Amino acid sequence: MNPISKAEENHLKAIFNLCEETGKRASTNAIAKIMQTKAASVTAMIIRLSGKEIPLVNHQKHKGVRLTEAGKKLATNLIRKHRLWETFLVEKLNFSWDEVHEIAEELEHIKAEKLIDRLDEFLGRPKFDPHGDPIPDADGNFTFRKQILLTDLAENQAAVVVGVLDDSPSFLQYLNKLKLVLGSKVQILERVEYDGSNRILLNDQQEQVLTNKVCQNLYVKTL
Amino acid sequence: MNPISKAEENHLKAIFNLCEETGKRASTNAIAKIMQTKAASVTAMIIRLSGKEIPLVNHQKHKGVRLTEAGKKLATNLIRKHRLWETFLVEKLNFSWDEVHEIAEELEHIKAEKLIDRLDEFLGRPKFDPHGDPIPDADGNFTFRKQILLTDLAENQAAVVVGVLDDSPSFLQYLNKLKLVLGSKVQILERVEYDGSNRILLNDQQEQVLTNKVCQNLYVKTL
DNA sequence: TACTATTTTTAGCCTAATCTAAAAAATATT
DNA sequence: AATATTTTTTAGATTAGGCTAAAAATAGTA
Ligand SMILES: [Mn+2]
Ligand SMILES: [Mn+2]
Ligand SMILES: [Mn+2]
Ligand SMILES: [Mn+2]
Repeated sequence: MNPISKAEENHLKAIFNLCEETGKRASTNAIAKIMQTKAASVTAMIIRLSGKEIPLVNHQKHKGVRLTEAGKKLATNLIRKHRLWETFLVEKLNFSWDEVHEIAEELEHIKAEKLIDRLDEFLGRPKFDPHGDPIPDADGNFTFRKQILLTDLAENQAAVVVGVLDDSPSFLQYLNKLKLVLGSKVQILERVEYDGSNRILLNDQQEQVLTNKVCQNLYVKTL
Repeated sequence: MNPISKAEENHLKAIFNLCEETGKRASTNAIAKIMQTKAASVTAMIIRLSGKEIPLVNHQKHKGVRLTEAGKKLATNLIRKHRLWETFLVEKLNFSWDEVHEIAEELEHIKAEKLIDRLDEFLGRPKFDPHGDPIPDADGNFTFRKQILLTDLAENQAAVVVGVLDDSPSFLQYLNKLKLVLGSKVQILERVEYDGSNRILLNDQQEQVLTNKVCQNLYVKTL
């Protein structure tokens, strides 16, 4: 069959992410939710993807789906493209980290390996995107980093914000208001029993209160 | 109806270019040739484009098609995007002018006005693309330039290459070999009766022979 | 002008990607 | 274990954007 379509690519990415998160086969419903389509449509797509000369997914009726090696390769490359474009938009075109996801969602589907190679080079072969997510290299290898959620940081232990778990615009815009960015230094002064909130020290200067929900979505690296 | 599709955009661009060139309504066959489809498919597309709430083309059965104001606006914006992306690829990612058309053909369909504004700014609001074609501004205004074909340059009159009429990779690659680029200084030393070839002086240094076909596809500006 | 050749449109099909509604399978709950 | 609920698949329909073949309109020529 023909070159892989945008819809096919987006399904592969959804399946990749689901399997990474859960460690299990991805369910039809879960995929449909991400794709904003219906389960029946996902079933149809899965049948197409598994019916290629080189199958991209492995499907067992009623038992979910996982990517084949070929599917993983494609999904990883798509993620690479997505994150490189996001980096370009923030680093070169001065977009804010909350604006780039949607645009990169389109740019990632441009098919030109040379373009991505050159873009990577132009950006200085970045290892992480504007949300702190690792950018796989051309061979599909991700850089791993010792990071924990802010909820798991010991009291009074100094750390630096290195990423976000939730990268929705609303969360990112809220972080903008809090002046919390990648690279911000944080330290938990006190975990308040009463409402589960956290008094933190930001950049060694400013005391601030973060709800537990915020802390659950911030990755930090201890110093 | 929904946001304009890639296929619709490409048809608008084809119609725009045909009408600009010929000054007449575009024929179904001519459009099909550019789109690499069949006349019947073009007729179907034209019916769709003229049937929008705001029609994008004006169609008279058997008498060809032309763009409405709304269609012209869209086509011009598409050309703007195409040429800005080409400029980006050459200026920032070090692509050669013969490699960029195909990639820009895809990038031009990314829908994000802010992206194009920012890209334009990042590139320094260029007025011409790597092939010397004018880049319309955000309002759709093209910069005009007094240029003539090298065939029409007077003998011994000094001029600078400012653009190409044919921007096919094969012609551009041939120009690469001849070391003829935008900005090259040229002067016709002699038009040879015998075979219609042209002895030229390149950059005040080097004598070279160009066929008439090459001269017919080079735009120059006199000094 | 009448006939021929070319161009355009119409009619009917096809595939990709979606949908809804119903059937079937798997899972959960008495 | 039997029944109820949820999930997945199947069946059938739709829309965009292509195709081929045939019909209709226009243009060219004798
Ligand atoms: Mn996408
Ligand atoms: Mn990201
Ligand atoms: Mn295009
Ligand atoms: Mn160009």
